[in-house]
Amino acid sequence: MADQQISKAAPKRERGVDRLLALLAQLQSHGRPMRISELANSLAAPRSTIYELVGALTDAGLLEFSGDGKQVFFGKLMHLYGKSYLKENELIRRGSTEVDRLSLAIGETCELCVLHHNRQAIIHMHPGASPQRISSEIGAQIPLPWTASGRLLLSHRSAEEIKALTSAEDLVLPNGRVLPLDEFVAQCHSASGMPSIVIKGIINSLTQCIAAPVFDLDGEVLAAICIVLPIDAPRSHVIDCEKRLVASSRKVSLNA
Amino acid sequence: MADQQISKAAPKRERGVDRLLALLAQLQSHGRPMRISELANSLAAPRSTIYELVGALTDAGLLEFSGDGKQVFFGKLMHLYGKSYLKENELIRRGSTEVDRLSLAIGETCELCVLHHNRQAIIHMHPGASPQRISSEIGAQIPLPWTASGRLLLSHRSAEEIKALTSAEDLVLPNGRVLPLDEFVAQCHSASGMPSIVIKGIINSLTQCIAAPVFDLDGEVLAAICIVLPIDAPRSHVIDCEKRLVASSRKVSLNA
DNA sequence: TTTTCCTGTCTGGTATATCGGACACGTATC
DNA sequence: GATACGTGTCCGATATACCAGACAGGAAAA
Repeated sequence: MADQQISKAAPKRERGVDRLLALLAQLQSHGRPMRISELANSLAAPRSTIYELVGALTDAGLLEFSGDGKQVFFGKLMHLYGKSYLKENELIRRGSTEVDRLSLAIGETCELCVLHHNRQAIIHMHPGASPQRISSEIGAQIPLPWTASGRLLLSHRSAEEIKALTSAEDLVLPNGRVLPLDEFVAQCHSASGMPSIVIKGIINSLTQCIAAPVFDLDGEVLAAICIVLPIDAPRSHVIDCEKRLVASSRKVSLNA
Repeated sequence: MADQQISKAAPKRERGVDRLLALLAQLQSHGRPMRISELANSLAAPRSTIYELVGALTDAGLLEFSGDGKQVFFGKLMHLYGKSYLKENELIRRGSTEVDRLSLAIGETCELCVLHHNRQAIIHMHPGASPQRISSEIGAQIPLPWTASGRLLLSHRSAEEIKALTSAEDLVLPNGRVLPLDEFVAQCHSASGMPSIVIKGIINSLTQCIAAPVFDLDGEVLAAICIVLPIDAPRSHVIDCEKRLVASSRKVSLNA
């Protein structure tokens, strides 16, 4: 990947901070403690620089000597900082603020949904700018087949699990139509891997719902963010909403 | 060599890496997301520098914008690195789960402590069943003379090492009393070899602390597990706690 | 033993990252 | 409206952090 002009002399001098970031990334991808010169080699960096840098980082506690005492790896301080991240950025907290931001940006009702028992629970909601509220209340428990979020929340589950989580009465949509169970399973699975999905007119005939998945570290769907729109919203607005929604859901997701 | 002429106009230009470390420490001690200029102020650093640095770190994912979108805090990458630390570090991982188990069994606050620089760092904590919390936060840095764990963590060190690790201000106990250095050294050494030790009323007058050492393969004290109890806990309960604590610390220790 | 390779520290020179300050813009206060 | 303050970006100057390379000590190979 590194094609450099050898003729061009190119005296490349890099920043300490950049070296630091590259060093941490290298440790992470290697997955195990490394020797200092091993690090310098794999980073194509001068040994003296890396020695200096590792010294500063071990003094601070971000790195630690481990293994035979000549290898370095992440240190206690990194763990503490990671814990702080979790403490502050629990999914719900981050999801909630992101929902607020998104809602204010596009002027529509946004919700953060998770699986709760065999229903979809709305954990957080921010109403849109429109005076007429078309949203559900926080804490509402909605049957999964009624919503876009429900399909996403089940998208990584097996057909058996989905069937176990879906009761017959939930398959009766608000308009009275009965959704066949197999069809619902197929819809869930086709939602897998999609950055967002749109469902029109199920929960009531006047609205459509765009939803995007929020992923766990393991790639499982932990939650969904959804936008509730009038069914006759201009196409350009819908596209804009969808774009922003996908960005938001990526931001909240825990996987890289 | 460390004291420079302050009168000499002192045009202080600091390294990016040092700024970075100070920035992370500031975020941690503040405990919540901070504005960028708030960071620059509290670090006494130029705004332009901090903007640049925060930009690099958010691009990398070590920091993340959160809250209202103009505040920064630790990011996903920090969490991943912290996880790598745990994965690599058997002791702390096993110690943490054991602390949880112990705390649930006896219903009291339990902590896993290690030496970090010249302080005691609480790496993991599980609160007790009592509604009133008497515990310290994770990541807290506590002077060694204040705790039972501190004495254990130093118990295998020489008098010289202990003195080097103990600053004068740390010898001032929370109640204002000054602990003589020699007395502290003696207490550390008398803790050596003990399966557990009890300290009453130092860190505050309402609690006592029982601590037990966790040993390295080499027989050095790597960490300590401690239980925080009300000072008026029934004697039988204290004895029960101590017995279970010693069993836990043996279980976590790496030596046979 | 000698040779070879690796490790860790140190130093001087120079490319450049940091810094101070200016600028434009947004937001509160009067 | 006017004034004051806070935010985010940009730019030139220079203090210095990074780099190359030398060096000494240790370990393994010959």
